Amino acid sequence: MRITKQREIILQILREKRSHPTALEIYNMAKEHIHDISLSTVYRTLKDMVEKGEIVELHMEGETKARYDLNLDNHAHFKCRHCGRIFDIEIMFPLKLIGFKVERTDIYIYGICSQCSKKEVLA
Amino acid sequence: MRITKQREIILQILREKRSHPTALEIYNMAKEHIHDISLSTVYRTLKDMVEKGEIVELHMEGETKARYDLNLDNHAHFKCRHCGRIFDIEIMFPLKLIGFKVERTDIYIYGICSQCSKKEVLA
DNA sequence: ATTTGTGCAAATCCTTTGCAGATAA
DNA sequence: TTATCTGCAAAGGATTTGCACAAAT
Repeated sequence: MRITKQREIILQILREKRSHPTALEIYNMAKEHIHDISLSTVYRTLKDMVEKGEIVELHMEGETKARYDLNLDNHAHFKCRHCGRIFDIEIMFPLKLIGFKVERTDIYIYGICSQCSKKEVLA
Repeated sequence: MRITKQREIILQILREKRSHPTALEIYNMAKEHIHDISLSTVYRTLKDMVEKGEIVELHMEGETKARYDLNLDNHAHFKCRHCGRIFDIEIMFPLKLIGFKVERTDIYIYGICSQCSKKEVLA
């Protein structure tokens, strides 16, 4: 895989932004650095990275667009029903399934984040 | 929500088939009972059910189509990299996140199932 | 009678692909 | 050089929507 300015920017965005951006969001951020970058390049690069295991593709409940995450540790994603933000949560739990070979674990948690919990608005 | 034969069949399929079918698979099974059922009705009904919390929508790694699951207990889904089957796994773990209100937890586990593990073919 | 659901076809949204030119090794 | 990468436009696949008719309450 060759090092191009497109790939460097995409990787840099994923490193700096820990907000689990979508391909379109990455594309818009990348455009500020490379004005003629194309959405297909972003999609192609992200797909390559996923196949190489460098990043992980996430699908949150009720969202059609995939999100991308550089953090390869097994960790959980918490999505707040109120503000929509997605948090990385450190949950390490030893997972043993008899006879099963576990290669990766994705945990999705949905609810209300601590900040939104403080607003009495919510049921 | 009115009780129609279309909705009854879709619910029955989800109850009987515990294979986490896609909308298209549900449509094909439903066609055997209602010959002129449409794919849009299947999609519409599934969407309604998800919104009402009656079923859960799953997105497995590398798959574009959504899958649907009637089991509303918090449980995990194990997908075998070799045979592609998706197993329900009973994992109950007490999840406490300080300040966060947890409403639902989805756990996705990827690897090799016990049956496929027995074949020495696999690395 | 009235409201809600359905099938059909078309539209939409997200993602992938073919290709000819550009770029990294 | 030459194999790989890119942008563009077009294609593809999954899901949604508008509408007129059908069915449930």
